[in-house]
Amino acid sequence: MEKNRALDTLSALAHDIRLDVFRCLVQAGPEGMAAGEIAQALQIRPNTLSNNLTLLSHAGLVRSTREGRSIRYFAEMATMTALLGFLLRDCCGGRAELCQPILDQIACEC
Amino acid sequence: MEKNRALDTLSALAHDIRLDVFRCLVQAGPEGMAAGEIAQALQIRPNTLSNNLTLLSHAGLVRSTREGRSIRYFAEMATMTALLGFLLRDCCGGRAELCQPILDQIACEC
DNA sequence: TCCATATTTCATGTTTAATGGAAATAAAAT
DNA sequence: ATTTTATTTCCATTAAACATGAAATATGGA
Repeated sequence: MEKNRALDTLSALAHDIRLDVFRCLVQAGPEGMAAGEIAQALQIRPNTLSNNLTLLSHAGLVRSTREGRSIRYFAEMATMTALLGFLLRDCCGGRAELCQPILDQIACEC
Repeated sequence: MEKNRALDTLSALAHDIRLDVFRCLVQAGPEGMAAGEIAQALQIRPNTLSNNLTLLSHAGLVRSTREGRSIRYFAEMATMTALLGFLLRDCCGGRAELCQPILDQIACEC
């Protein structure tokens, strides 16, 4: 990931509602959620949610498909992992013994 | 990490100059860099850098110690890993087979 | 003590982003 | 065809963040 895309991604996540929406979709997993379901779960007005979903989408953090009159959204984990890779790049200047303890702490809590 | 601290951390990083500064310090490693060295390396005015360092510091992403008339800054990797843990929390709803491919892609490039 | 260097703080004008109401589009049901 | 439901777009107002010049603080040297 290049810097400008990393900035877009970070800006998209650095927002109260959008962080909630993204994490909601992360937890929903591959089934995703319809916009209306998200709005109800998080108590957000539909236009506010729509604006924020558009922003998340431009940042590549979510993707969507129409399903009848609903639109279903999914978290795009590949973008998240690309961001994490960017943030950790050159984290130890080639000294793996400095880097490994950091990586060890990143663990999926499932 | 709780949500509000995650938001602070993301907001701190979601800024052109601050992302550069943080990554500069990440790459500098445990030796850190004096404020003036950072300013020179990235061509930033001293007061602008100072404001942004203060913000990074409040977000817990850097720490500093005075050294003569300079002040030396260091990246705080523990905060970064805490953020990554927060972003990945419940990423697979307990289904490790969904989660593992994501974790496999996060690798230190050293 | 007085000066030079390193960094921070303050005040301010400008830009940028967020909010929410109202209207518009899109699909399905009657 | 008309209505209902789901979602988006448009727009105006409000609020927040940013960069910058100038002054202040802190340390070390002459």
